Amino acid sequence: MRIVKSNVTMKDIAERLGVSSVTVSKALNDKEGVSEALKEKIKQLADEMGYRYNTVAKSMKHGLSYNIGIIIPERFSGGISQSFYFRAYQYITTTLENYGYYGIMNILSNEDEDALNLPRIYFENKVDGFIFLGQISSDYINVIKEIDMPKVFLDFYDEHDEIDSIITDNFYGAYDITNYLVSKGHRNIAYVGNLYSTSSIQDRFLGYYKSLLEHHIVLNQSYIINDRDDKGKFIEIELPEQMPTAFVCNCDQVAHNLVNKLKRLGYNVPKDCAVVGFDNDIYATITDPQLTTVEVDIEEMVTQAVKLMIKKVQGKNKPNGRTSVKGRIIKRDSVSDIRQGH
Amino acid sequence: MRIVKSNVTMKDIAERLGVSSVTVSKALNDKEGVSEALKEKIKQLADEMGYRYNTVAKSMKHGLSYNIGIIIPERFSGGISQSFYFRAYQYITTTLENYGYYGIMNILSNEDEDALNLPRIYFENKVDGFIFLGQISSDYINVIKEIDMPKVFLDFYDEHDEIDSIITDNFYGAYDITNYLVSKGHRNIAYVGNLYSTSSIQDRFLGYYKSLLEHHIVLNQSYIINDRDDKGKFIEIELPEQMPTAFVCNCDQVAHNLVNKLKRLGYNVPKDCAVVGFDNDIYATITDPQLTTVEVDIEEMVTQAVKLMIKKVQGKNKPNGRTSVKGRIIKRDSVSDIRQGH
DNA sequence: CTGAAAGCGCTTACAG
DNA sequence: CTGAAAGCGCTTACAG
Repeated sequence: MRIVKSNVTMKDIAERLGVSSVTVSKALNDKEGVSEALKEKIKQLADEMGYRYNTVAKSMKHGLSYNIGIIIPERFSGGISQSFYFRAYQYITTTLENYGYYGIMNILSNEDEDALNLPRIYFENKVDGFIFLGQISSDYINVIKEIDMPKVFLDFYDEHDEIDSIITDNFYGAYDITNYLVSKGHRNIAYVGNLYSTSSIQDRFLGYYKSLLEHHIVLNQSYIINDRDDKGKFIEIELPEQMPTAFVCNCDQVAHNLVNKLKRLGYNVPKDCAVVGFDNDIYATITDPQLTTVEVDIEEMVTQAVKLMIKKVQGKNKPNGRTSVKGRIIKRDSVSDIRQGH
Repeated sequence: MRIVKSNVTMKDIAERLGVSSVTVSKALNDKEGVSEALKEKIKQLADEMGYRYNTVAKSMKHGLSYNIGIIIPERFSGGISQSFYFRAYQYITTTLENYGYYGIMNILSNEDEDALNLPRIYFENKVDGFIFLGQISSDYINVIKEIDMPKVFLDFYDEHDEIDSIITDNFYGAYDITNYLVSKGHRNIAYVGNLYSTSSIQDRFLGYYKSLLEHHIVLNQSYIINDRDDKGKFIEIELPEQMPTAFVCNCDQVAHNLVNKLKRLGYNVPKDCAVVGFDNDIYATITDPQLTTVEVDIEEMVTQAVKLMIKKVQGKNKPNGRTSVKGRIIKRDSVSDIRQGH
């Protein structure tokens, strides 16, 4: 079955005016080579006739779809960090529009990731490039490396830095917030997160560790507390025998869960234990008390990722490596000052 | 600047095999008119040469973009119901893919909605139809009605039912859960929600009211409690002088806020007051106690919306009116039985 | 300033 | 079963 949309084309406008469609094209695109008078007449008639530009024809001509695929692994599309990724995705599409591009989201299912299946949009040339939003397996990265389209990693990176990535400055963010805890008198500080799950969690741990080192605080192995299995699924948090006075959590959601657990066990947050998070997402303000945390600058990260992608799509493909974007500490109510006299 | 993607085309395959590109097209699309042997040879060579189908050419030919615009009003893209809409959006894109279609999301900003600006994807013929996800202003609906593309409303409807809509059965959902409260001995039951904000909130109220009527419980005007201003922004909930024993909230997030408020004021939920929600979203399980609520069947709603859209795009455009999809009660811990002997 | 010709990669309708 | 021709709506490169 053929479906004809009752669309006005440049040719229709040209015929009505007795000019060629080349001239109409030039006028509508504000290009050189049409008199001002004619250009105005064309634009006006286009308006009257309800002309709408046909992007598909432009795409055909240029060999570009003017779409960018946004790939989000399934495990980030649900509960955990859902709000973060949705916000990021929204901002990506909005930013792309400024360049005449559109985002097509694709949730990468766990099965497709394991089976190393590329998304359909790749095989159908539906997109000109890919932004990967959220850590993917290293096997999958190896497959992706081979495809002949620009790609950018957003919010994670890979050991092989052949693919440009934009990440939040996890290391210095965790470093800063741990410093902040120390400045409030804390010295028994635990870290909550599975060190082998994502590079973000790892880097945040290292920032935390750097702060300890600088303050000559010995890292207590029982103060590294697991929060999820290797698939990213949350597990029950096990508190150490000897309680710390502060917890640095790898993300707000885990901080939220921890605060609830502590409260159930009869601890007062922040009086008995300080708890800080990371991300400043919905969990930071849902928690009672509201969480002191590190705000990730999504807007800036997305802006950079999109700019990079547009450059690549336009063929200006200089490798860029890893770019990290600074966050900032948001002070709320989950940390108390335990120094003498405070 | 011209960017040439180093793509293999059907013509390249045809030349290598000494056949015409028409034959290659037929073979690759599994159409009549090619011998099995040749078809196999063509498919194999296509594979070897790394051929990828060019959707843009197909689009050009058919006058269709094979994209559907998913329009989400800005106010639903943030805090409130964010997780619901993101889940719905994800499921829409996945379902569309089964029909060879792709979703392009567009957040409708408050300004564009007020100024009655149509999304850019419309003017660029970037999509073949629109799914509107989340209530839009009636002025905007009036503008939309005029555009010559199929449209479907998802999760809301308009008084003029010229545009087909798929909604959750708000009325019977609220009716069922209010009945449930009554069955547990409650008779002083309040409703929380701004009756003038969205049709969902209104219909849920009416379902609640129907249950009261059926049980000969008089509707107490002070038991209709406002939760948000007309822009959808949450306001502080004001409790009535005389406390009810149960609250029917128009959504889980409001139920969550209410539970927290009640707890702060020293009430025990569910012992002193029962609180039920609607949606079964993230707030239902975040709340302590976890909320008894009505689960909305997003999957089914999306399935129907997408099917309807595909039919329309294919020209089989019978008006469908409003379709409502049944939800179900999820019983958790926020309701206690206050009947004698329980 | 204006336009005829060619082409982007595919598919349709028709002829052989 | 196979393919030449035309066309989808635009743009580019070139000629006048």
